[in-house]
Amino acid sequence: MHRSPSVPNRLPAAPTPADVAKVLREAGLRPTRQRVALAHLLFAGGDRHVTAETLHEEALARKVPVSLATVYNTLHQFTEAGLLREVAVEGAKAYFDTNTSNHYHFFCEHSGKLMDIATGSIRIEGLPEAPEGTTISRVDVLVRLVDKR
Amino acid sequence: MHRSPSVPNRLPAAPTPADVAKVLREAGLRPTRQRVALAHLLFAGGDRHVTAETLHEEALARKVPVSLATVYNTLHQFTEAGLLREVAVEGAKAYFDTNTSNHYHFFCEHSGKLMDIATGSIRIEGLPEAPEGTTISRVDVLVRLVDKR
DNA sequence: CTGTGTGCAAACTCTTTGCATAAGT
DNA sequence: ACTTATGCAAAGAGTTTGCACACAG
Repeated sequence: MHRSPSVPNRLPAAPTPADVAKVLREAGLRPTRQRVALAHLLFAGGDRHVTAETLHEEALARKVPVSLATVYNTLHQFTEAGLLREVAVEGAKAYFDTNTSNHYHFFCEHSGKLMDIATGSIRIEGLPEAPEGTTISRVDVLVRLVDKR
Repeated sequence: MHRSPSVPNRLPAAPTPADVAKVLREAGLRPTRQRVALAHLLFAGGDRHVTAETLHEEALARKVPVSLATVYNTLHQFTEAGLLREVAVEGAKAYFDTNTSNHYHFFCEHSGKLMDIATGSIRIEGLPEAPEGTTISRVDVLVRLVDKR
């Protein structure tokens, strides 16, 4: 069984702001109010899939004053630091996943919701070689769902 | 082995405008100048991957006067008619593929180029069931490539 | 002729950026 | 203090829409 690193750098189950700050510092990010608050929202509750907009709304709802621009900046900084993974689904909307391990997704076209597929279940056979001069950086699998008629 | 329908409705290898018009009519689309010209660009030369912008530029270069808005409309109409398939890669850019059969893609992050992966080579094992009330509409596999250092 | 398609420009969505202010160390 | 992050508003990319004119049947 493969552990899903929904909690970066072995963050405890119910992380305190100080725990979160430590992880950020180790990632080379200054633990500012906003970053700590967003990191706490993201990493305190298991695997999550957010867009900039949903995370922004959630932060405001929890009375964490943060601008949408900062949410975008932060999501990208976390992604570069390896704390998040970006998932390309469609259109302009960028999804971010707190589970950075190798895994795949369901995407419900109707609700726009993204769900992890249990790591072990899918296996890909017969993956061809990368073309000359390139290497495979990652394999994305997206299983698209529609409502049953 | 599975035939790749890069030529919708069994379009001949070197289709005339009349051939293309027929395919459009059968798809319920009135064969206007622009649609015929775009369809000819798309379907006359094997499998292709275009964005609205690349197709627009190509049309203009071949002296086919068409607006970008019409290219967008046309690409979506063709997609709804089953003549094209849309591929979600990332960001705001929408890719369209003339190969509508079940197949997967390489995506070169560096060049932004999309390539088909030979149909038979990849096999996915252990695909989980769709969640309650939904059906799998399609499985997208995108193999991301980076330049070898 | 009649109705559908096209072109243009404006609107829209999501995302990024520049610069003054605020906060972290 | 010194440096880096934040907030705002404006700009940017890609896509879509509304409406007058043009074309296919």
